[in-house]
This record gives sequence, C-alpha cells and structure tokens, in this order.
Amino acid sequence: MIQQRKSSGKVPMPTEAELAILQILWSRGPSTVREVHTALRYRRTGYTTALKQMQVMTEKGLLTRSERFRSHVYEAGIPREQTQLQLTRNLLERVFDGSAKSLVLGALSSQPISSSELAEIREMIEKFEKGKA
Amino acid sequence: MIQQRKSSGKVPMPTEAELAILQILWSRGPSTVREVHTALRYRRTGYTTALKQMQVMTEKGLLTRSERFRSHVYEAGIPREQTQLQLTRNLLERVFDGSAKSLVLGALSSQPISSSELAEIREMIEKFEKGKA
DNA sequence: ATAATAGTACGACAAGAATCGTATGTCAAC
DNA sequence: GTTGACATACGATTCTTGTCGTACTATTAT
Repeated sequence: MIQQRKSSGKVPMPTEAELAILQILWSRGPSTVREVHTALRYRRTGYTTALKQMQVMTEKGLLTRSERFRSHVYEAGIPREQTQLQLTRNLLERVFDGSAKSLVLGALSSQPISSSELAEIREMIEKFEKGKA
Repeated sequence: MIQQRKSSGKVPMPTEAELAILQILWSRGPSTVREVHTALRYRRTGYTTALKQMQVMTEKGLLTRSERFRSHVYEAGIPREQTQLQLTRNLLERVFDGSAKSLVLGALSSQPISSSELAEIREMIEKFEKGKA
C-alpha cells in the first residue's frame, strides 16, 4: 500500500518528469494513470513508468489519490499557482540574481510574442503599479 | 587529463550546483578553483567538491580552462544571457504553458518589488512594443 | 635535501530520478 | 471455473548529482 503523506512537512520541488504529470492533472483535473499516460504519449514512456512515477509522487505529497471502482484516481496535491511562484522565485534568484527586470526581459525575448499579448502585459503592470503606489 | 569538449554538439542545461559556479564565474570573470570555492563558502562544501564539479563541467562544455603557472583558470563556457534565455524558455513551456503573461505576473509577485523598478519594467515593455509595431 | 604547502587527478559512494519487467489481483464473459 | 483484459505492486537497473578521501605532483622555505 502506498503511503500518502498526510500533513507531514512540505513537499519537495517537482522534477522535470513530475512537472509534466502535474501539468496534465492541473489542466485535466483528477485522472487515472491510464489517462495521464495517454496524455503523456509524446514522452514515449511505458505505462508502468507513469504508474510508478505517480506512486512516488503520491508518497512525496505531490499528488493525492482515491479509489474508484477498479482503478485509482489521482489529483494534483499542490496548486498550480503556488508551484509557478515557487519555481519563478527560484529562477529569479539562481539565474537572474534577483533582478525581476532581467527576468521579464528574458520572458519577452524567449519566444515570439504578439502585440496584443504585449499590450495585455503592459496593462497588467500598470494595474500593478496602481495597487502599489 | 580532462577532456575539453571542443565543438562537439551542444552543452546540457546546468544543474543547481553548476549554476552557482557559473554565477560566480560570470560575475568575477576567469577564476581559479580556490577562488570559486571561497566565493561558494555559503555552501559549506569541500574544496575537492568544487574542483571535481568544475572538472565535470569542463567535460560537459559548461566551462573552459587554461593553465596558468601553478593552477588552472576556469571560465564560463556559455554566456550568461544565453543561459538565462534558455532557462526562461524552459520554465515558460514546462510550467506556464507558454503564457508569457503568467510568467511576468509570477515574476512580479514572487518577491517584493519597488515602484521604481516597476516603472523601469513598464518602460522596457513600452520600448518593446515600439520595436514591434 | 627535505618538509610543508598548495594544487590537480581519480576513484568511490550515497541518494535520487527515470525506466521497465514481472508478479499478482480482480472483474466479466464465455 | 477458466481465460482475457486491465489494474496495481514491487523490485531491479541504469544514470546523474553531489560529495569526499586519498594519492600524486610541483613549488617554496628551511
């Protein structure tokens, strides 16, 4: 039987492969191993690999799971926004020396971006400034 | 003898500990193991650990090294900006589903930020918009 | 010359990630 | 009640990271 980490301390940072699984659960909602594995097909990895990973993640507290008829249903154990914030903070410190400006510049440069998306971002920042001053 | 990766393919993404070393070399410029190790003192790790890591990084192509009198001098083998871009792109895809807006929001929320820095960022974005439209 | 010092090289090891093969359990249909 | 289909459980294996201990080499000070 898999041990779920009830409320014992905090969960570790998800690894690469774990993030891929979390992504799927965040966007699909609670799912079975089969469903996650199917959604992961681009990874060309076996079914038992996904199963094992999700079991390990459950032990770590990254997922929760519940029985349902014949199979188990897994759910993300940590909210998407919190993880995003945590990883962003991490990147900011480790790679950008804490300069938010550099990170934003990096975000804009790292991929093609549409004018409308750019405008949205500017508006968001203006709102941010209002809420500050 | 350590094999330097001359021009054989591309370098892998630096790990956590490797990034710490790269940070130091990026800001200090070419340095000896001793210097890097000293700058890393907050990590409470042994001298040979730093040495070994830098040797491995050299094999991977993350560093280059040259002889000098009694010791070796190491230098970052990949530019800071390129690494920043690469890691940002990675985070963007893996965690933010490609939404630059979410990432920017995350960057602003993940730490306290001054009004002046916010203004700078806004101006940067405005410049970005000009350069686009 | 020899001892102390300061450097590199190398091998070992523990922990964790990622992967899969095989065993085992259970329901449903024949 | 035996057989398939489908699920989970449980090692075993390989790779990578991070960490050192120890051995070796070269320079400097006595």
